[in-house]
Amino acid sequence: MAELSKTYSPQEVEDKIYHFWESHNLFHARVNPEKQPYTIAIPPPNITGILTMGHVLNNSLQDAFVRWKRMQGFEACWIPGTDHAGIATQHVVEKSLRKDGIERREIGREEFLKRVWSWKEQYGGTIIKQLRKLGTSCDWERERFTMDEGLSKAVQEVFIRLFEKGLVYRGKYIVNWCPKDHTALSDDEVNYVDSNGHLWYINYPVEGSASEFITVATTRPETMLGDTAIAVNPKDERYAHLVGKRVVVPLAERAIAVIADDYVDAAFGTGAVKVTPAHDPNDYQMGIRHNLEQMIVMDTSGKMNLNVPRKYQGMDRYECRRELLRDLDQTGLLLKTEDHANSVGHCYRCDTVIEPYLSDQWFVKMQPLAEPALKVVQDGAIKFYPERWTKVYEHWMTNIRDWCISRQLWWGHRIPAYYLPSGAIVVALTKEEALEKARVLDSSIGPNDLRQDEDVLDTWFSSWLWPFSILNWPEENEDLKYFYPTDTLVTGPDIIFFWVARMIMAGLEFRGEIPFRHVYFTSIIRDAQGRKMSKSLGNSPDPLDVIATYGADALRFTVLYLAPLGQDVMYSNEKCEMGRNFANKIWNAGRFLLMNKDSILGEFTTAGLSVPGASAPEAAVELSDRWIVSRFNATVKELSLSMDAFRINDAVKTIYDFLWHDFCDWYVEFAKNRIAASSDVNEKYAIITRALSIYEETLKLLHPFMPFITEEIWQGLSERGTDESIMVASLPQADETLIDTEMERSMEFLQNVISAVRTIRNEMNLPPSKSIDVVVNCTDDTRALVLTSNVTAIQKMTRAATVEAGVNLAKPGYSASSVVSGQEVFVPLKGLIDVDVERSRLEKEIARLQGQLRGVQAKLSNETFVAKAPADVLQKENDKLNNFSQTIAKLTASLEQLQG
RNA sequence: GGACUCUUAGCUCAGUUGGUUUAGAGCGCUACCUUGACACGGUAGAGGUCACAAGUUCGAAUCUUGUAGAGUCCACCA
Repeated sequence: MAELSKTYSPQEVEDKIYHFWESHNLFHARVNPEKQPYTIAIPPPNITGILTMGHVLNNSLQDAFVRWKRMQGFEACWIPGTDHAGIATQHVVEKSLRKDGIERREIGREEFLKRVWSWKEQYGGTIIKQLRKLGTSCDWERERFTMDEGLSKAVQEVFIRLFEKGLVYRGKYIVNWCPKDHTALSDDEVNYVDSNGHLWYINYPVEGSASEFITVATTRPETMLGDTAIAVNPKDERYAHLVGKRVVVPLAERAIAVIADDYVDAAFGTGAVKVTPAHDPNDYQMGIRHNLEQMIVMDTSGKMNLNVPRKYQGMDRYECRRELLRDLDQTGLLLKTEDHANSVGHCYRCDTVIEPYLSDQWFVKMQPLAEPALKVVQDGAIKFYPERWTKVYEHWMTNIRDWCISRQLWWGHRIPAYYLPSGAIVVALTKEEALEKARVLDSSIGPNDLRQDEDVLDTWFSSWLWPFSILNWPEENEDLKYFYPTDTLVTGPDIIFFWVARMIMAGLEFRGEIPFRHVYFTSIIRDAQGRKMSKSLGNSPDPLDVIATYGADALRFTVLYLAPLGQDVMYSNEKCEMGRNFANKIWNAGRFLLMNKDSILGEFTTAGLSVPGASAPEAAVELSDRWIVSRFNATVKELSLSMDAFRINDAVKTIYDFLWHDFCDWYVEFAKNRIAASSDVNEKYAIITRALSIYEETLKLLHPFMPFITEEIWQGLSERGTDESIMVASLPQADETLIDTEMERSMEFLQNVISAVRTIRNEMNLPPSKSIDVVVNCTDDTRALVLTSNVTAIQKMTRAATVEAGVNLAKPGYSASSVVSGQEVFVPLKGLIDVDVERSRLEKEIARLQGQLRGVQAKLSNETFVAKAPADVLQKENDKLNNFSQTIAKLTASLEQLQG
């Protein structure tokens, strides 16, 4: 049996334990017809990512779930992996190449991709290594990457299927364009930031008139060079006479039409809007309605192109804006400038202001996919925790827009679409296949006539397949059949649309089955000031530092304790002290029990006795024994209910309270005293064995939350086989027949008597060195028996010389007193008593009770309450009434005696 | 503009369907205690009219509405 060191050192233990688990292949799950599968998939972190507190929370939760289920006997499989993160990764690699003076475009696509892959091999996936530090029980053999061959195949397959179904199409649309990344972004990839901009009022001269103008207000004057109309509201009488006439775009000197459209709000600005179909989504729609020319005036870098007057060509959009405003001012056409607050879209990756831009992109038609995905959530086949997110989900799903899936990047899954010289498109897994398909359309096509689309797919286009692509879909296989669908998805609510919704759509569309049954939305981790953790604020602690300081168990436990379902968490490192202190407590309890066992075993040896076997006579089962068993089973029950309801903070709190307060504060203290008081080595052995077995079962309950320390101690509790591990031990089941609340109340009474005496000691300033006696006058024999059969415990815990309990005991003169459950507790003080202190103590207590009594009396004298309240509630109030008045009477008697 | 969340002890927060809650925990604070597991500890204690107002109810921290403050998401923004 291993001896536990004086203090617990997670640093020495955690790596060793993790290695033990990994080397014994305890994380690996196989198809096992005898067991129910329980599968979860990690939300794949970016390959460029490092571990953040958000990941810590997410993975602590997932690991708790998966370990819990594994110990319940499920074939638990947690599949890890990473996401190729198109833009983020391309950025990182471009940046590192730039340090060597290399530009992406100079080395070309193929070479660049080679560099990305080698970057990935060298630096990527740091986070996967870091997760091990946290203790995650992932099936590392199944680790996947969204650009793996298998996953890439799934992506192409899906693209082709959707294309053939008509759900993927190519179209010209206004997209969110990032001029820095040179790519389109989906609506979700744009962050709108409120900013203080300006509204510029510009006069457009009416063609052929020297004095007449239409004034428009704009926040982006540079786009006026691409104006192809001016729009007013059809009901707006101010402009009615101008509709159908033409005005001249200042500086560009082009004449454009004045049109009427309902979109225009007559009350905003001047009521007249410049229309730039190629650079604004609303204007684009108007352009379609009125058949306007779409005039692109910028290039993909946000620089003005050849469609603008020579002076502005090549200027950056903002430089052009400044120049243009100056020119307008000089010509007198800039009427005025107003401050104007508006929100401006920024690229979620590089924070550049996005530019609405007309271009050719690929889209997924979402509505047909959204309908069934909405239904499974509304029907409850997929449940959200907390439930309120279903509303958000429903809202998005019923207002869904088509998904722009093409990205003008190099790093990603290249779109498997090929263009014929005629402009026709074929879609195929390989170029050979594409060629075959193309030849059906035109037999003269040669390999060089086919041009593959240059774009890659949105990263989420691979992420949405994750729950089944990680199981090698589209290939039918045993793993897929057994492990799909997964059970619980743990993720942040910020990606409910990006990821959660789309996974549900994909699962139903391609697999005909939901991808998971439960979705647990984690809290957001904030700093002590309530700000989001972010790189730029530098307020995000490095979890590895925290682990080094406090230990992974402490971090996990703390984070789970702090994170109630659906509420944000204000985190600071000091909070981990709580988890660390708890780990220390667990450790020391184990150390104490093992030390006692050791010394008792020693006594057998000295006495020349043999250690009793399993069939040895048990020591007498006392109240505290039955109590701890009852409490243990109640704890198991409560814990299971909390776990099933995803109330992890409750689960963690339940076990914390049981282990620290019930087990350590009371049960171990009782056991300690019994062992000290006993002279029978067999009895001592039985007591310590019983305590150890409760302790061992409790460690199992705790293991999903604090895996390292529980394994380390568990290994030391008895001789274990080399393959044995607590992580595959079976979880204790609650035996409800052993939960006895009546008996627990007896124990509570005993505890309260002990506390009452301790209170008297403290308040009368009686140091432990001063000997006291305890007399308890009971109203019935049952109460008295509880005390008389635990005299030793009371003596030890209150440091009393004598303890007397019985019915109709005389009250000792000059004593401090207290009433516990109607029983009078006296501590005779013989000259030690400070009458004033005791008097004010009693007066205060009586006053408090009288307050309570008044409350109860008021209730009971309320006729409607008596008439309408249920019988049990009424009974309780009556009991309270009796309790309070009897206690008051007894305390008053004590008070009077003290004064008399 | 629409939706959602939060406001409980000095701080950070629990409190599941209204009545076994006389509103709890951790940290901090006060007093006592190094008693052979643990000072990362033990014992005892102080500290709250549950943001405010109205309502529903026999009964509200808990349900409804409103007000104030904090925050999140969606849509729009010429």
